[in-house]
Amino acid sequence: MNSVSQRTIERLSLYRRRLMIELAEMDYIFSHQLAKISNSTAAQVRRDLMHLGYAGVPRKGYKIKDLIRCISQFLDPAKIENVVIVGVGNLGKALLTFFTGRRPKLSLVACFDIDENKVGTDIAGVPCFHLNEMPQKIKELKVNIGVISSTENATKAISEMMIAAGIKSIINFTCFPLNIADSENVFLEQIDITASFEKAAYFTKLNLKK
Amino acid sequence: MNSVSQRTIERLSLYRRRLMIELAEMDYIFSHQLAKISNSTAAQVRRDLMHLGYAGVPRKGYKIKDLIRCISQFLDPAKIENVVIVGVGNLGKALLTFFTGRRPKLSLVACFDIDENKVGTDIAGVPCFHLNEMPQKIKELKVNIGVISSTENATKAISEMMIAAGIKSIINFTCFPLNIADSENVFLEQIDITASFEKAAYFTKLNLKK
DNA sequence: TTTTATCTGTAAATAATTTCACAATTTTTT
DNA sequence: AAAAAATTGTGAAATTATTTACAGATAAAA
Repeated sequence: MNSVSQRTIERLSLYRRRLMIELAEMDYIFSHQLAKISNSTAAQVRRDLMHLGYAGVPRKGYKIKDLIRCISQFLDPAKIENVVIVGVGNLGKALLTFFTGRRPKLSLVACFDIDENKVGTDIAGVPCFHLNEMPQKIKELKVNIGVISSTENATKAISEMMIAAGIKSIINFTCFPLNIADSENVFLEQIDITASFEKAAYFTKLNLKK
Repeated sequence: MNSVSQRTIERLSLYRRRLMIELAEMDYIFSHQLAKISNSTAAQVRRDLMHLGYAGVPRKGYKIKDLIRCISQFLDPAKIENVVIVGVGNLGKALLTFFTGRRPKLSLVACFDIDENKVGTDIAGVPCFHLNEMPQKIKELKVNIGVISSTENATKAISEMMIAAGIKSIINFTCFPLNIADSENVFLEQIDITASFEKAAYFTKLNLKK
């Protein structure tokens, strides 16, 4: 099976969320309608949906309920994936709060920090442990996905701990750019907030020139 | 002058940060070294740097100090850009804390919320006003860049307020996908955390199959 | 029923991005 | 000085992503 591009996966994730909203309004949706509410084009939507093996009906569109089910089957893990998050400052708390209960197949099971005031408490309903306990917890709870929302200078060490403990995916919210060898076979998602701000500044400059 | 792609801008932002770290260690850097620490390739680095009109020296590389200056001149606004942020929950606070003083040419001058307990206080040193005051403040402080870190259902209304008030760039951290007409000429950066998580879940599934 | 209108799925074309490959250049070595 | 070694800048090729275009399918209208 050919792998599907990251872009397509991102769009499928977005389509599903838009479809869940539209479901309240109607039963069927056309590719051009889905495109409109997803900042995309009809052709792009149809191309993306091709990967699902779910066929729409000409002149009628896609049955929203079935399409959601199909995207879910394609995207979601078969069993619930446990997720941990390291660094419970404001950003970590935001992610904990935001994410809890949002995706049924992703379960935030533990968070870690080195602040003794946080260790031992529940944060947004998730138990907080000392960073030292992370490797053990990752193995114990069979965690495949780790989120880093620590300070920048701790990022590298945390990622190494995670990989050594057997993590399969890392989502890094710090601006420290991780560099993971391909041989490790770990999926890495960098969310580079600094770059986003600097990009906005650059294109603002460009826009103002016009 | 041909416009430079968003990807290139993101990488230039990253190069600059890596270079600032390397500056402490050495004076010159080769394209393959910069590539290594930026998750890129030597050819890609050289292509990106072409846009700057700054030439490296064969067998010696790029003078880090000059390269940083060049990237800055290219990326940064000529004058300080004022930035505002709407929604001061955990995420908003994280952004305020994270960003304050980090980029000298970007200044977070105000934040907005509807929570009366926050309005009137300073958060991470930034004054918080009621959302109602946003349009006036944007005009008054000549703000071009707006950040949305509100709840999802408020996103659309906030973006419309921002655009009406004359904002040129919006960075949207909520998972509500904004749709801005091209004619508005507003740069939009969506940071879709849900998609990032779902992508990680998908590629984890893929990795485990292998 | 038959016709008409319009939407899907996908092959082909186009556009964007990345990588390759190498002449030109500069430093280092002899 | 001359030769050798290594790196840059960039045209060309390769790859990846998006858009176009249209045959085939289906629902709605006549």
